[in-house]
Amino acid sequence: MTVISVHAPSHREALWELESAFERGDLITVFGRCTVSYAGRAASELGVGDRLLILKPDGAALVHTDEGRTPVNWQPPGSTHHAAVREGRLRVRSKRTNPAETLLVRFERVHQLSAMSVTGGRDLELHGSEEDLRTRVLERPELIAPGFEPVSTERETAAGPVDVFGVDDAGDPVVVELKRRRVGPDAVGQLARYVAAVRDELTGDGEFLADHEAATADDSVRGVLVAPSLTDRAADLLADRGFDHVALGPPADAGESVDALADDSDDSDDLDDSNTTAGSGSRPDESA
Amino acid sequence: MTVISVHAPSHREALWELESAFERGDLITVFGRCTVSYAGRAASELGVGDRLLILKPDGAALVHTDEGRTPVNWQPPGSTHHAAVREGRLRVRSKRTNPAETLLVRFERVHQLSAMSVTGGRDLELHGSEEDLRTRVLERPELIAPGFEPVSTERETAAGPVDVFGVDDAGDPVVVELKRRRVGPDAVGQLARYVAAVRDELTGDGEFLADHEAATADDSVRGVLVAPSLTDRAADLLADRGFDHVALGPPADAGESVDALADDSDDSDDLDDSNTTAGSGSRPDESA
DNA sequence: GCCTAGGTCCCGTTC
DNA sequence: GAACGGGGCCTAGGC
Repeated sequence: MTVISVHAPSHREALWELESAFERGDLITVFGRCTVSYAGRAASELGVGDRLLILKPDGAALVHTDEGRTPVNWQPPGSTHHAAVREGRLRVRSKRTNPAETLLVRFERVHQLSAMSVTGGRDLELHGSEEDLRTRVLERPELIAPGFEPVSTERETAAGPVDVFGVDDAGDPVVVELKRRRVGPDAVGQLARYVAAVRDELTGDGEFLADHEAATADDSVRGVLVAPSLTDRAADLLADRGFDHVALGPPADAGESVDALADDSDDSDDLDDSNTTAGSGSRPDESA
Repeated sequence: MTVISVHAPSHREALWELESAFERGDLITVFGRCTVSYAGRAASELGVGDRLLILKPDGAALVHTDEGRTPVNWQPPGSTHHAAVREGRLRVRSKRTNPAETLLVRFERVHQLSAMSVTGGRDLELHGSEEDLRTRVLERPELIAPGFEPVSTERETAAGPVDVFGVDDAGDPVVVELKRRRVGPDAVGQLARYVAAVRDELTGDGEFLADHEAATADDSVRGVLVAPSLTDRAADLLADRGFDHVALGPPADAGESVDALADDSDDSDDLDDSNTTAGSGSRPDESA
């Protein structure tokens, strides 16, 4: 692990440090007064101001202001970083192809530049995803409906893959769409597309089906939306389509609970602590 | 503009600098060896490794590894940052409510800590959005269909707002959905929801309609998807629903072109330049 | 490479 | 505050 940091370097110095850091495959941060131009899938211009530029060895580039989780400008991994001094400015350019996109940061002044060699795990262990919800449903299919039996996951249809496909106690096909969180109309539309596709399949253009199959397929394919909750409009649409809602989310016990992390009560032997409150105004420290 | 930077601070020093930086409303970067825990809408654990933590005065927190555009862990703006030393580690915690979420970063060692006061514009001028496409369509409605006349934008329906609503040369209602880029099945589903809602409206449960209106509404509401291109599956679905596709994207001339930024040919008077190529293998510098 | 859908999506706008 | 849809969405998984 190494960190190189230079304060208020000349453009010449900054360029040299950038070159070296590129060579080493370092994670780089550049803080300075700059303008930013982008052109590619869209195009943008950002006027002069202080920003933090992050350059990653995988080709990712991020331009951050003092606000927001999302960078004001960026380049995804796979881009190629390029630095030069021109017209009295330090230029950092990040380019990629497919789609052709260019990000250009022009520093009129660099306040600080750092380069760090990064090591260590990148594997995030995440709980509470849709996959966890699927596991839950497959382990306890009766949560969907009494007698429900899963047949396949990611079953392909003309409209896309169905999360869980199965049959109910009457032997009728069931299309299940899973959502880890509260859903809106789009999820109902997604389910409707899948159900329509399965109905089309079973009513079989040009394919042979026994009469009773063709006759019943139209109504007998059930649609079930599994989600913790629905918006009003989603519920209306769901009812219009004749689909069902099962109120269920990913298991909450998977992973550490929010309380365990949020608990301030055992901070008694802290050396010190401090806080800053975001947004408008401040509020007293809850842990006091 | 001020930058404070400390190299390999003790936890005590780091804590003091963090407190001061919180107070000043600085943009903060902490680079060090740490583990990260998150609990909230989901939950995650990240083992020990070197990462870059960014703390913004608006409450945003980002944990970045050396890979990816997306932070490995984060907290959106509106969170409250909190620092302490405990069990020989520097703890930075970022909490928010609604939803209740906590991010906890435990540093066993801080390699570098910086705090910067940020000033300057945050206004990004962006071209090539869906709004630009809408402007284009409204200025030249004949691009949708001969004789098409826009009536309203963001027209409310039971299924949500329609991008552009109008009538064609036959006086039939037209629902237009705009997409700035190539679209898949989801966009067709969205259009289908809107068209169905307008049809329901015009066939009017309980409302009076002249016979010919009610009789024709079912078929006469047209759906048009405006997008640069469609996937095959989206095209199939669109055809099934009897909707039309108009191949059109946002105006390309809005904003600087990618070529203007990407052009290396005028770098002849560079002081120097360098590049790093991402991903597997390297390729020769195109500007040579 | 394209396609498809998930995401701790984030984010602005409107109600 | 909730909801709804856009996004330069990004990212993973198939094919």
